[in-house]
Amino acid sequence: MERDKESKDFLLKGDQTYLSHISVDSVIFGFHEDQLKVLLLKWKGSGQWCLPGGFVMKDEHLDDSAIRILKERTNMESIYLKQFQVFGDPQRERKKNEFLNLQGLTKNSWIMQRFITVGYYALVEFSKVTPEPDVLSVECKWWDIHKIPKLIYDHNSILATALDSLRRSLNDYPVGYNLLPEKFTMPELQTLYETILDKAIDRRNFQKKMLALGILERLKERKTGGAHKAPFLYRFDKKKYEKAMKQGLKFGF
Amino acid sequence: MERDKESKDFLLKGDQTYLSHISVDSVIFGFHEDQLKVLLLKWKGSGQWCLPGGFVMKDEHLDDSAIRILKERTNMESIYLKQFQVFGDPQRERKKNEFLNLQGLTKNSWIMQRFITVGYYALVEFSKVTPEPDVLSVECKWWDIHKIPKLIYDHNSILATALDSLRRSLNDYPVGYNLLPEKFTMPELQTLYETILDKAIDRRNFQKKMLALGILERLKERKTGGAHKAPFLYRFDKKKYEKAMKQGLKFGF
DNA sequence: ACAAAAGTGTTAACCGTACACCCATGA
DNA sequence: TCATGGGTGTACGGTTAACACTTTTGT
Repeated sequence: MERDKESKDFLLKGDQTYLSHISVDSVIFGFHEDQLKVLLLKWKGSGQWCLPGGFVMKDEHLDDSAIRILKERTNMESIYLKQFQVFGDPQRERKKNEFLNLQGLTKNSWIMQRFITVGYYALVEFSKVTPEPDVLSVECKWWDIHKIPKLIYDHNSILATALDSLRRSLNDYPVGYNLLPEKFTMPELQTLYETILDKAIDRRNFQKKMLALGILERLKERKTGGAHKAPFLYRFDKKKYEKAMKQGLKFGF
Repeated sequence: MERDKESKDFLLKGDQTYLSHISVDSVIFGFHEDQLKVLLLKWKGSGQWCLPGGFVMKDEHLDDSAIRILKERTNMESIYLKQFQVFGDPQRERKKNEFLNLQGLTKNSWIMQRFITVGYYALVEFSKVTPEPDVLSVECKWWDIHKIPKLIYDHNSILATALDSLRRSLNDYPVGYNLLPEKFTMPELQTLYETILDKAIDRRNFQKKMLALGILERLKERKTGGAHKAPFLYRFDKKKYEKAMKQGLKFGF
């Protein structure tokens, strides 16, 4: 009940707190059991699934909105976040009335107006996240990238664009620091790349190129418990990794 | 006088036509006399220079706003346009009151509110453009990329980001179709690349690589009238060029 | 012992880069 | 005739891509 009041207040009076016409939607990527995952929310009324999103407070930096929204959903700080595109089709939310489906909302309500949404994607370490629904949703959980359901509005398209953008960025920037646990094996890192790029990579060439980037440190430990030969564990050299993020690099698979 | 009324109406009553809090700013690139140029506007009141920009009509696609704004400034259709970034710092227009400097504007006026701006860059054929000031400006003209004056707000930073974005895109996509006249010489095309990348390229290697892309057609004519050996004219094979734009390509200088 | 995964090095093809000479044109 | 810019090809070096065998481990 308390929560219901909260969500109603939000829908009716949000314009006191937030900028009108502007929203933020985030594609939150995680990596678990050799699969790329995306965090989705299940909406209260209609039971439809959507991307986690939110609005921009009147005096808040756009990037800070995305950070805040992410923190609310994942309980995580210092997440890798990237703004990748704005979606500005006036028809993008054309079934909003069906979707919101709440009493007390008039056509003039701020939330019924047209929204232009800024897309961000985030890379987070799966194991550290505790998915948390927001006031308007009943569930928040990870979905396999290959099994995404039909989402509201243009959210499927936003998700596809985010993935494409992430994929393209792999040629210029390393990935892994934010998606993998601190210690990981070379095959795990390779699977991450293969999953994002959706293509197979030669093991030996991958390792050679990855090590040549000079951002990895091989540990003395190996990962035991697997059914086969124990692979080495690696971790990123944070300083060198960040330098590579700033300068960019040539990867190219 | 008529024009003054028009601009005053615009500033006072724009919220009847446009979405609040959202603007579009465009970096319009042209190429002339071996120099990369940018189209800038001189503001009525303060005489400061700024990027051409505008607002999004209530039922207009964001991309269409950018197209409309561009057409109004350049009288050109079918311009190459690319959305490259959103600027969402709440402090980005902190000297707005000094800048607008118009009577009748209160703090609550729609235009005095905070704006998040979507950056687009455009590539246009210099010779086909007739620069046109808008209702709020007294002059519209090309500036050499190396001689840009101090612009209002964060417009210098937006311009730098646009150039950087264009530069990065050269590795993945061809450029030239929208910036050069229909027929052009290889040295002209090379100078365009050198100007954008701000570095020298070997003549022979440039030609080899460019021809290898398979998007150019060499004409039988040569460009005469120059003081030296007459260079061949080329034009883009539009179909192949567009295919390259869609698929992306590996250029890499 | 066998199946499955991990570690490792060599070779060939390709691409990028450096580089020099001849030709056409207007002054 | 000379200065300037344009047209063309080759040789070297580095990077990428293809590829096979040995080792480890749990079953």
